[in-house]
Amino acid sequence: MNVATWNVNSIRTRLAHVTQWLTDNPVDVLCLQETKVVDDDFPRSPFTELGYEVYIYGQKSYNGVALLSRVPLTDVRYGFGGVLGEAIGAEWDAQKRVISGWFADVRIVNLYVPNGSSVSSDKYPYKLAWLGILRDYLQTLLASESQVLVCGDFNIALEDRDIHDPKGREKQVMATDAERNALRAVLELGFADAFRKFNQDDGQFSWWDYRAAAFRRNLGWRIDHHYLSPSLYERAQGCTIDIAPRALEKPSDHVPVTVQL
DNA sequence: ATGGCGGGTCTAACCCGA
Repeated sequence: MNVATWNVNSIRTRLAHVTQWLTDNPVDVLCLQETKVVDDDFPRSPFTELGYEVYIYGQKSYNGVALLSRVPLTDVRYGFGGVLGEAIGAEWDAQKRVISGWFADVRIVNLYVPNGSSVSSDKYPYKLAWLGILRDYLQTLLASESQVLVCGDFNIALEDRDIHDPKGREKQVMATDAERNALRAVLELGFADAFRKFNQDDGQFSWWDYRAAAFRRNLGWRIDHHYLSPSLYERAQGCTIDIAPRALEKPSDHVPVTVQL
């Protein structure tokens, strides 16, 4: 099975790119982030016409995640509350960033981790706290499910080789030690990076700033990831970044990343 | 470079992303 993740930066603006990519790359599951649309206005039919089931968890203007699947998913969970229940305050799901479903023998978790804005912003401690809730969420899933794939836009580059220029990174959001340590605490539950099973190169990125001709100069970051529980990591046969959509007219600033299981 | 581009919507002396 093939599972892809793609932050599309508005599903309505990127609709033609996503449908074309799915036609060329008919993955079993596509995890979308930053759909930026309420559920009633999500463009379902272009995907159902391609043979995909559509599961959405959106909000107005910001955030929003979705799962597209070639077969119906079971046990779809919406938000942190969908797994942690009322024990977690509803405020943690005010921003729609988490959706999860069961495909074949794999629990797929699709995340849009907060960006954090800047180290001095209120959004930065929110991001760190959010990663703490994520740890509880995944620990709860792992109590009953052993094959878990966690993917999405993590807004964190875990290693210096994941950044075009790591100089000053300890003060830069997406690469501070606190963010990396918060993500490592999540991964210590038993997850490993599918991409690094197959590729040890630097210069491998999934996001490039719209400004300063960053894509043409390959000034990017690798912040979109597939993390796998142990048996899935052993089973993984490949993990690839498709940079082609970044060169289209009016692209998303992220590109799709696909894991083969 | 407290913002160069590009989403969104309260179309702006706007907000937000990464």
